[in-house]
Amino acid sequence: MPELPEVEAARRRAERYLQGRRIAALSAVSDPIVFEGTSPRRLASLRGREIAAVRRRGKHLWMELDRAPHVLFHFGMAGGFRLGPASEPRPRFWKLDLVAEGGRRLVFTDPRRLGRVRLRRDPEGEAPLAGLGFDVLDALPRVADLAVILARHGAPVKATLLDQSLFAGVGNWIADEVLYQAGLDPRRPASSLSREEVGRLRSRLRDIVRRAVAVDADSTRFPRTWLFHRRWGRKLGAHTPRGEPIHFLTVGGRTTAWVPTRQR
DNA sequence: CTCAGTGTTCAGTG
DNA sequence: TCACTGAACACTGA
Repeated sequence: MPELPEVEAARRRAERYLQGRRIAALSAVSDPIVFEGTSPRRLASLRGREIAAVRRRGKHLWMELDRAPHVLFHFGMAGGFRLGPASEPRPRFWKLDLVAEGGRRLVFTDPRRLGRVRLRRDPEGEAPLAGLGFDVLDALPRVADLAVILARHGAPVKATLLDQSLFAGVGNWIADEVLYQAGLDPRRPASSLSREEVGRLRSRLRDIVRRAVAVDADSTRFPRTWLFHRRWGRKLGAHTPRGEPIHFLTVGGRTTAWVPTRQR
């Protein structure tokens, strides 16, 4: 479930639970794909480090320790954190199990193995974070700057929104929600948007991300008017609250839900 | 059994 | 070289 709001919610929970505590034990399964460039042994050696903070940029999140290296996570399509007492059994699909002082535990799970765990000395100065664009929650550009950026891209605006080297943190449902609320056809070249349309896109994006974060990414608390609630499962005959039909197509290689009668 | 999937990367194309 | 597209990755659940 990991787009920016889900990752930010995980960051806040993890930080509240673990900030200022030392790592008492750190185990990991042997998985060279998920643990890119590191090993269970190397991770175990982080015992004794203090978790100073938990930070995020785009969909990446990292534990900032009292000294390098720091532990960087990407949730992929299905990864996430489980927090709870160390006395409980490890959950299914666990990859990394961190026990902190006081018996507090964080488990990283990932059924699909598209998530990643990496060690970095300077997370923001190295790949993959260094290649990210602006964070859409913390650093959304002004309309004028956004217009300049979009004018340079001839790809469909949906694909451009998904480009992490531009809009860091946007994923498939956020992109569709923004275009739906802004009334824009997802296939439109990004460079074809008028200044007024860029303004709508920006304000919808800002509002959607803020509201999703404000409810800790709990989708049951997203506004009822959002397309989000009606897009899953490609239901035949799916429609908006106003009765407008929802269509599905592939744009930028991803399933795209949109409402032709509202999006031009 | 088949297929889609809230993501990223890389080879291939123009 | 750049911009863009589509397949691959890996695995679950419908």
